[in-house]
Amino acid sequence: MWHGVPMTTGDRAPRRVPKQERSRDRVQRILEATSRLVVAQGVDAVTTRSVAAAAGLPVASLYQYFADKESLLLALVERDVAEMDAQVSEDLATLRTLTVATLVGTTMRAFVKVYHRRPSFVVIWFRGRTNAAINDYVRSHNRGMADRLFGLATAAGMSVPGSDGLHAELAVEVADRVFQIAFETGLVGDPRVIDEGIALVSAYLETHATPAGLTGVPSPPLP
Amino acid sequence: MWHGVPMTTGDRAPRRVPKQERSRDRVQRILEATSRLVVAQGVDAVTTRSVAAAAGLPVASLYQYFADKESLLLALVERDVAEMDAQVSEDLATLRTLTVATLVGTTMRAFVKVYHRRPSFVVIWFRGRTNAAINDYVRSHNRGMADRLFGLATAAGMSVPGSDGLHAELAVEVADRVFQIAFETGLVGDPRVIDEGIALVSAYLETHATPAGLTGVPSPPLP
Amino acid sequence: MWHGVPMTTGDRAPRRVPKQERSRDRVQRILEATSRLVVAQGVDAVTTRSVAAAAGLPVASLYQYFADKESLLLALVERDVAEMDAQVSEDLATLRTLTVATLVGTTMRAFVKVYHRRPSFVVIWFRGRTNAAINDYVRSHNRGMADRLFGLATAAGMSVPGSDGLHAELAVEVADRVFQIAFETGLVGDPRVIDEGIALVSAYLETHATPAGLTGVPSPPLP
Amino acid sequence: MWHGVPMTTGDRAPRRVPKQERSRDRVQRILEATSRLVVAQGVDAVTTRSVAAAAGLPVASLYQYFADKESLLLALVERDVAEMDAQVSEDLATLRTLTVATLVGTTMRAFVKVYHRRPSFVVIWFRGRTNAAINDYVRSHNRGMADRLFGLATAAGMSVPGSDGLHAELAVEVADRVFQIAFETGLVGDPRVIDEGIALVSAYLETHATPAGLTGVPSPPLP
DNA sequence: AATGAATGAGGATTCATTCAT
DNA sequence: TATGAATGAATCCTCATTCAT
Repeated sequence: MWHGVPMTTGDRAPRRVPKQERSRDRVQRILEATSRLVVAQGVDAVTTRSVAAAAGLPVASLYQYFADKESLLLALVERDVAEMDAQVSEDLATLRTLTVATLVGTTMRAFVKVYHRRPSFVVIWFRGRTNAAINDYVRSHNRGMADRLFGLATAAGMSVPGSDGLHAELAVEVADRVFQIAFETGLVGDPRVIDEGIALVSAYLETHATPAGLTGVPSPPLP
Repeated sequence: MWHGVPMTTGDRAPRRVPKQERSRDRVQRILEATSRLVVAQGVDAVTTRSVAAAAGLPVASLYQYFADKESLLLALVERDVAEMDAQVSEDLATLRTLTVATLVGTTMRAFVKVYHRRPSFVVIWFRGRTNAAINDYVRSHNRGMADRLFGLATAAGMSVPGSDGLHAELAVEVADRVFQIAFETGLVGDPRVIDEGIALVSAYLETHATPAGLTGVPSPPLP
Repeated sequence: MWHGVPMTTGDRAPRRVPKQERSRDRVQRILEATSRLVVAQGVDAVTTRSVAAAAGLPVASLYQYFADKESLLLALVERDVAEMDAQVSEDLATLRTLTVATLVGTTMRAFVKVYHRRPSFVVIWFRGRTNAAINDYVRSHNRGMADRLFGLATAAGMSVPGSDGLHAELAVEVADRVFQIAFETGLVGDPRVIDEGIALVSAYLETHATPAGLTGVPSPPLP
Repeated sequence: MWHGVPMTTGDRAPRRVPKQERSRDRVQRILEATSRLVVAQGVDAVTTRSVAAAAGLPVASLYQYFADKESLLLALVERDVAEMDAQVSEDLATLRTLTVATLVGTTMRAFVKVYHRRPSFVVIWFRGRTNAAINDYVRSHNRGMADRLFGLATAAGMSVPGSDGLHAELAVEVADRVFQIAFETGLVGDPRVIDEGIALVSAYLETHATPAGLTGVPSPPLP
């Protein structure tokens, strides 16, 4: 578990840099050091020592902000995943017309954008599946994302009655695997794989779509 | 690398327990001990010590048969993967009529059969993606499997001209992810996920199929 | 590399056993345990385990103070070598008149004094030439010592113009070998060998000496 | 201890290649493999495995010819040392007039010749002082060499009465150290060091020489 | 809150040597 | 004589985590 910013005890003497600020800074420094390490040397290079060294902090201080090594990586992932949510929301908001294909394409490309901004996520998630906590977190987030998108599609009248959260969930997971393959060799992401992956997911979901889901419905205001 | 059974020179006099037999036995014992360990405690529990203990052998003896720890797990995976190939071939041979859907369904269900027989593969591959050698091996095997199936489909006139090895490869990888989700919680495999996964992969490949690929062609003799 | 005493921040409140003290103590304990081990059982008996056991410390604690096993032995050697330097300086300072013979004799006997005080050096250096780092260190120190003595002799007008640092270097190395032979059988050092070795080195250097180098010059103040 | 050529048991059937021959061959092969290994990768690379592999023999077969690893290296050294003896004898025999300087120079240069022919000796002896058996052997051989040369010089009337075997012994050891330095950086041997070393040893021994030892005596027939 | 110091718990691998055959 | 196979015995080192201060 990631502790968040530690509570500030009442300061006796006022200071220019309140503790809370300092804490946030240090957490940032740790996270960025970790991120650098991950991208440069892979997840295995992330040891408490290496992170502390890269962050210019004593090892023991890490434990002021993170319960253990697992939480440290998890915090990184959480940060990046939040960005993905934001990016997806932002990009979906620009759509005037919704089809299964645009929904899938827009969403998947939003993810790719964040992968580019956050290469450490790519390394941690697509190459370093070691950490159970991260696995649980992302998988559960995927489920959330699937639910949201499924809700959206249903609200827009794009899903046929028999449709199911499972379809959405599978779609999300399958998209994830496509990304894994696309980003296997580099931090750029093979565009052919990404394009074909979008086609793949669309093709699948279209088998559960209403005619309107194929031809398009006006985009509803997003939550 | 997995060493295989050490060579023996031809025995001059018959013996009750020929050397070659003994070697095979020990390799089996090691492999099975590893397998037990993996299923019971996860891939991380596989240490040279624990394997040796479980196999009732000195640690050093492990290195008679396996170059290093990595090779040990790899050997296990190779064995299981070979079984999958066999099962796929066997099951495909029973088909009288070939469609994209039967091809996909039969193949995927063949895999599931072996997952049931070989739970250690499930644990190693779906939960323990740590070992680079294994990753490379399975990924490359997946590519081979994709090529084979794609060749088969093409030969049977089921693939539309524009079709591509990439489609097949993506299909295989995506099926792999479906299995990962199906076997996430248990060694049985969630049948709903499997069924839906088969539908998913079929739906995708059918977008690249000829009409015959949808309606069926007589199954050609398999190689 | 030998880490040295870990840095401490200034203590605010006085303590009975300041951290710095504790560190020094432990380093001492490790060094002395190593030294004991070396003398009693030879360099090969120095394993991380044996040292830790002898020092009454966990193995991992060794690595707080020494980067690796090599550095541990090197630290011992460095300490002793520093003592040799000091002893040489001290003893040379007592000379009123300088000749090649007194320079050589005084210097070599200063070394012998330290060999007696530091038997572990004798064992490590004369019997256990295994460690590359130690070899490099002592060899380079020998060169430094040769340079210093050569500079001194030159400044005192004892070296003939054609003289060369190489002569001094060879003299030092040859003296080292003499000591090796003298201390081969015991930690006492065969006095006949030492005496004859002094004669040997003197005889050689006198071939490069000015008449004043043979008859004597007033000893200059030493640096 | 090195076993030498194993005794042949009476052959029942005559063979083209008598066992003894085979043995000699194999011993040679082992020795040469070792030698190659030593020169190419240093003494530490000599393991029973590596030697066996390089010689194309099973590890266990090594033990047919050598009691242990130590003896293997020792055998190599013994072979080379014998060559040095021969070379020294040969080169001394060419001298018409004997002086301390020619005796020393000729002898030391004879050694250098063999060092060039036998680089493995250089590596084993000058860089890999690890093996106690080798150390003892060479040291004792050095003593023998010293005695022989001293006897020769004495017989030729070159040594002053007070002279002593110790002088000769020290001279030999010191020469050995000179060679160690000369061959430290390469298998060629720094000629400046060698030349100066010859001067060094000569200068020392001349302090124990009769006038005839300086000016020359007719070379006696060598044993 | 901050941290220097300490450590328990392993982990992978190598090697020389010995038998049984 | 020859050797495939087996192994006992070590070795160095790393890491996440925890206290005492």
